[in-house]
Amino acid sequence: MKLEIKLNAQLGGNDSASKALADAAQRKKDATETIEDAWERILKQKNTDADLRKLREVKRAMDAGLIGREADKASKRFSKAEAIRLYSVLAAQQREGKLAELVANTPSNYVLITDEQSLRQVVADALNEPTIAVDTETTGLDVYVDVIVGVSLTIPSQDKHYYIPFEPTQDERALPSGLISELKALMESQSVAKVLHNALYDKAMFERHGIKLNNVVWDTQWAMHMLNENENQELPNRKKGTFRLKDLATKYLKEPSDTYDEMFGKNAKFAEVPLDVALVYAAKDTDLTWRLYEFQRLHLSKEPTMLEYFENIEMQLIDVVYRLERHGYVLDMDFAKQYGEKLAAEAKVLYDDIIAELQPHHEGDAIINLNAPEQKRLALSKAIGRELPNMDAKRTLKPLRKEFPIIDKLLEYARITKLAGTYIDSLPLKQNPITKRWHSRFNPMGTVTSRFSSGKDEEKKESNEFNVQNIPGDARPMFMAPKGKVLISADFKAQEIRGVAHLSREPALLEAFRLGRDPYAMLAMQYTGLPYEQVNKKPDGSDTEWRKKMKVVWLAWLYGSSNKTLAEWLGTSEKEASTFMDELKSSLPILSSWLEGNVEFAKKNGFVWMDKQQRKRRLPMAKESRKKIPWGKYWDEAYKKERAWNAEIGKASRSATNSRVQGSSAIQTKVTMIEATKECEKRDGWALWATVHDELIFELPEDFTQDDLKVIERIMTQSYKWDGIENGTDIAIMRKWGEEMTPEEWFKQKEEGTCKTQ
DNA sequence: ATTCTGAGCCAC
DNA sequence: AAACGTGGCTCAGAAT
Repeated sequence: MKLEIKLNAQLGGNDSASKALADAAQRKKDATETIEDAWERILKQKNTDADLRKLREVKRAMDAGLIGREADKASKRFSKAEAIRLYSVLAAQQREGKLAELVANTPSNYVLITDEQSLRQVVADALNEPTIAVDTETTGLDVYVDVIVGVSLTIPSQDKHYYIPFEPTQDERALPSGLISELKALMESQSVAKVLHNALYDKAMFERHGIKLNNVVWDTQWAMHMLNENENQELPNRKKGTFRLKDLATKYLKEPSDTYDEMFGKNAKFAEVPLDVALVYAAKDTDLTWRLYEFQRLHLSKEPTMLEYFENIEMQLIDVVYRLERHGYVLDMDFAKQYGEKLAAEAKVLYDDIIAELQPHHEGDAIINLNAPEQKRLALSKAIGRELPNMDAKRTLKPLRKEFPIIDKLLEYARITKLAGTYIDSLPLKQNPITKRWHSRFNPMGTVTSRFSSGKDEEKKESNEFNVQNIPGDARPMFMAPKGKVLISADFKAQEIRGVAHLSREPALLEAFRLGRDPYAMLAMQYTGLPYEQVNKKPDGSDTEWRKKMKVVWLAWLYGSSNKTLAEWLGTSEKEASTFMDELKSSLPILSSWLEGNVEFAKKNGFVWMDKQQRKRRLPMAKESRKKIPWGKYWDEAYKKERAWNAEIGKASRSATNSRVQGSSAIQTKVTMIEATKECEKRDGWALWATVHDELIFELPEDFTQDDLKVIERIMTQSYKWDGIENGTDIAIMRKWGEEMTPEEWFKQKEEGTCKTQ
């Protein structure tokens, strides 16, 4: 009796007993389930597309006998998890198979150099070449920390491609790292020209070993930007690619080539790659670089103005940018600490106030997250009793900040936390341990218009590089001149408007600059017929209504804004804005027809020219025609693609003028930077410190003279001239970035300081 | 756990 | 019919 109860309890009553029996039956069935059954079951499950692809590939490999089940799982039921795990095994197997195949098919002109004598012979041969291709393999991507583990050389006249492994390559055949100096004469030679893919990186790497990389005449990555700046851009009528060598070779040389990650997996160390594999990979690098060079030169030669610009301007920037990045920055850590603490205290007060007010309106028990726009929008809408469409600071919140103190607090909180979080607190953490400075990246090919971009290299995941070009005014004083130095900023006075005067030949603008008058006032004078003095800035420096208006319209023209936007800017009705624009156009017929001509040209040709046809901005969407969307269906989900397509056409048309102006200005800045670097090289303690589009910042010894400022003025105004228009520059002296002093103030203060000490 | 995307905001 | 050009960084939320 007792026993019976116990048994019953174990089985859990009648229901449980039958369930247990069913489970046992299932287990038996699972054990006898064939692999075919298992596949059918797994493939029938809910799978993502990616998983399905993997599963099918594993099944195919299994059916073909290329892969078996996991050894310890053979007695268990075949699961989806096991299948997915087998996919990784399969991928690794395939990768190895591919590598083995590559090694087996190593071209006979790929040569591994593992002895000193052969190295000397290769260098001697290379020294007799007019042009060679060069590449480095390294321990990692940090140009201040990592080292070279191998160098590839292509000697075109021999059609030979060498790979020279150095220590710390994990192979006893690798040459001692000291022998890398055998390459010095070749790399520094001014008679042997070099072709590389992303030369800036290799140049910095060679410098780690005390070798200068001179006479780089062609960078295949940069040249690709000249040939198609849209290569990595998302466009509805183009396939998005990359500027990686292997991708370009696959696409343009029709030479299928795996990228580093594809071949070795992510985070693989090249120093550990077996030398037979390293040879096929690395020698192929310069082989492809050379072939891509020949391909690119052929195509760029069809536009001689672009070819000349590329070789004479863009290629010179390798040296300019190398120095700029290497020079780096010194940060005022005390300032950062104090300012950071001040901001944190201010943020705390605001945070407490905001939470007190918004938390009662927040759904759920958790504290509202002030970084989450949707959470904020819901609570704030309730708090102010008004449904907000979004949290757009400019459009939605700013107009309400006077009416609702809570909105004012939210905006101020956002400003402070952004300033602290992105700049004041985080930049101090990015000091380079080797150089003790902060280093940025300046990329002359970072934008489609030829402007510099600045920030982190997308290939470098772990990097302390940061964007120098968007540091807010409040954070700039954190950057200081090194001891004994000052920063001198020089901007191009009205760079873009001078560019427009040059490109459009608008008489009112040309006249303005010829007479040294204010361009906006001249445009206003032309339009209103009022005397110059009445539409120019007032003697006290304040702006007149007309001049203010002209500045706004000017930007609207440049950015291709709509009448609706212009109306918002001017604070008038759309109709008034449209009338104003029409009248303005008829009072400035030359400028107007230039603006229209830019769009027409883009629509006809699919691109626009920058100054002197030195670069193109390709706008392929400008040539397309709009997709028709039936009446009333505009916001229909079914017409999303058509909407996006049409939006791109609009963007392309608006870019026509903007690209020409922005791009031409960028060319002026680049040419001036080259000149600036040359002048800095001639003088002790001079360096180019930064560029921010229409501005160069120099670093000079603090005992600089008036004559030194004349040199800077000359660099800025004489390096690149617009036709018939003088350049202008404003020069300011700074101990800390943003804290400007006029040259007069500086020298006056210096004089007083000298008097005091006497 | 990592990667991608969009919103928002900094600069010119 | 839409309606502001060129970038990069951070965060949230979603996808993988």
